[in-house]
Amino acid sequence: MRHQEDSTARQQQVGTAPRRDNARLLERKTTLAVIAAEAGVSLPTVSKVVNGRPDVAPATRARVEQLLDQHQYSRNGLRRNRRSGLIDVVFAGLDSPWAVEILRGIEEWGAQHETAVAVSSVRHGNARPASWTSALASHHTDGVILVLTRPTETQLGQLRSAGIPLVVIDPANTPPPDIPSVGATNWAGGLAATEHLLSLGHRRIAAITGPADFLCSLARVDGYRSALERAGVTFDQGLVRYGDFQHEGGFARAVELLELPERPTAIFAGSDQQAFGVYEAARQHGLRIPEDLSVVGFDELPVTRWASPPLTTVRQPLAEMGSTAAQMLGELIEGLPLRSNRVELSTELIVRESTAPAGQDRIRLPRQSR
Amino acid sequence: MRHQEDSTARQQQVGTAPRRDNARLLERKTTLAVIAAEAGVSLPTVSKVVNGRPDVAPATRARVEQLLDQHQYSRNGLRRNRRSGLIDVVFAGLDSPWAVEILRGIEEWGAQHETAVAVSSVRHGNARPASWTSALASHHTDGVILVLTRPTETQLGQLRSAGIPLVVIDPANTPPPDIPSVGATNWAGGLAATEHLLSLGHRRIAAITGPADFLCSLARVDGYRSALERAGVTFDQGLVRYGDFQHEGGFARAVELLELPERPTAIFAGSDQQAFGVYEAARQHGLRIPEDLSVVGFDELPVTRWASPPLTTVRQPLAEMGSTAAQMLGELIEGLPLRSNRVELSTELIVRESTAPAGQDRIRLPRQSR
DNA sequence: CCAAGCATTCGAAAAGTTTCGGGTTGAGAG
DNA sequence: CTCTCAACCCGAAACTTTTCGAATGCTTGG
Repeated sequence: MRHQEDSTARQQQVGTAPRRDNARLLERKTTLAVIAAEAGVSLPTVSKVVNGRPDVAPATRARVEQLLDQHQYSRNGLRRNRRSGLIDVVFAGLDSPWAVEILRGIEEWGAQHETAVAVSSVRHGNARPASWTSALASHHTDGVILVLTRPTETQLGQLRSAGIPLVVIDPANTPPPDIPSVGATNWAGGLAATEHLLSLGHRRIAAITGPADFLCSLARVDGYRSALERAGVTFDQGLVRYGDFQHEGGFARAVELLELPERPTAIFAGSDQQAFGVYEAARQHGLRIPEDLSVVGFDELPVTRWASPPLTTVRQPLAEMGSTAAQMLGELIEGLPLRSNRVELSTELIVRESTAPAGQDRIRLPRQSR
Repeated sequence: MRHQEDSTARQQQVGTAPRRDNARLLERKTTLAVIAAEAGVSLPTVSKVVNGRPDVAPATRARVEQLLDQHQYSRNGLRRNRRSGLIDVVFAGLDSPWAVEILRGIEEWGAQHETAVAVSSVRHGNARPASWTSALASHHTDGVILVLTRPTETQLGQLRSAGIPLVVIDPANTPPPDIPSVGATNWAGGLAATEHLLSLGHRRIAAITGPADFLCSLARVDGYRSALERAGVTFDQGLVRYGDFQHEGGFARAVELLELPERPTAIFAGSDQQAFGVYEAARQHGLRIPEDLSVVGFDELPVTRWASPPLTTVRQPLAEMGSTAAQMLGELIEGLPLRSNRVELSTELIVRESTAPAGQDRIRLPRQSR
């Protein structure tokens, strides 16, 4: 109501506004206009480059981008604090049930916080080397969760410069210390699994784990090793095999182990998938589980319950790891400080029927209903 | 380069452009300025209302919104045909490996087409009754793939009115005929599985399948029934059980069947998960697979290969179903017409070791290496 | 009752985005 | 060699969004 009358008259008197040619303003913030002047193009053209529009000649685009870079233009004066309500999860391959458990946790958090969760997976023979970061930026994600991937320094830099918060789950290599990460107590898990086997009387215990350059692989093996040493059992490097976390790798490594002159009486596998590979190798060698060979897995995938025999395994709270990571990412997006940059959720040994006392050809008890 | 020199000189000669005060233009499109004038507020205020900014008085907001409504303002002259490069996949629960296979197919298509894939799942005791549609709209998705869900008429209406394309995978209930859907040849799969069992000499064959009101459940049972009738075996309704597609349901139904006075010698399960429930029930009843009981599953999840014994199952091309649905959705988003509104991908029987000839206590052959 | 403090609401100006039409270019036809 | 034509690029103008400071009104303590 108030301004009704003057609203039409207002328009005119604006032409008198002075040009803002003063240097003070220029040095304070970089606008598209400044870039445009330097690049010798019009302002709209710069806008198009910023927004990735197609109708800009490559040469022009390059020139403008370079200037944009020089001036560190980042639409700083504008459009900050806009939430799109979308976070991205990037897996190193979506092929494992393991990944899905984590995704479940993240999705649950997303549903509770009105946030959509976009999934993507980087292939091993990565077709588009570093472009997933730009792909993320293109649908202006609020934040990224990386799962078991090995981001390069440049990729991290791209995210940082785009101002996209990042949380990592089970980082493959040692992450820069400033990157928040979520994991499980892998070392304690390896320790618990091995102590369980030791308490059953096993002394010749082998371990199969993931790639040797994955932190979680190493931690699990170290736990295994510590348990052995604490029990006074000599650690034998020949009984430790590295593979992938997949079924096939577990099978292949298990075959090697079972064909050793003095074969192990128990195998600690670095993942449930590998453990099932061990199952298969055992079957092919005519070994019964657990009578002839005890097996412990890692992860506690749903299938472990209805394997035969049900698998003794180390539970990782995968869904919880996912929701924890999402929670942390949420706080980062809000601009809140993180209480801790590294969260480790605890593992737990679940004893089922794939482990038995060593050395005695025990009769398998009839299974009772659950 | 080209325009560099003249770019400064050019500015001047444009001032001669006539004001567009003519009525023709005004009646063509409604701009914020028009609304602002009518509402007696400034243009920025209208913009704020449109964008839901907080700093607008409720009364002002209401007045502007009413005018916006009257003029049917919908940033029509602008920002149409903008792809966000994001599609949504909605699952009825993310708990099954089944869902993940489909997701893999969709994600693969997304990666190839520079499209992000957001996942969400509607819970059974749905906390937010109909709101997922509005949640989708809020992050302006390009399109939606529904997997095994039972969308209500209102939800479909919401999507339609928001102009969001939709493709359905394995619709639970019969979908409106105008909604494109992707499925598998469930009937043929049921037929093939049952014929396989018949050819092994089984005559007392039970079936466990999903919920009775799911189309794919019915189709599989119908295939089973047709196979029986073609073979001259009487169809016995008492041997058909409906459950969910989960492990627990398969277990419970299998227990019922195995405790029948005259127990079946073979069970056709509606999903691999159910089949593993049957495995467990068989174990508890002291029945060996396949010697005492043959089992056929449905889906061909990765785990079927390394179950013991490896499961004979009907392969559904799940990943391909996912990518096909995504492909169709992509065409819909492009505005292209669909070649076919209903696509059924073919199933295939995979014979492994969970099925054996009926009635003879066959010695289990030593398994050879693969 | 008044002044200070605070929150709300608004708009001018600045910044950014999109449309639309015109200029340039190069390929192919005549 | 010239003409046509379509594709490509670009910028002016139109449009929208954001910032920031000013005006208003309410509350509160003195």
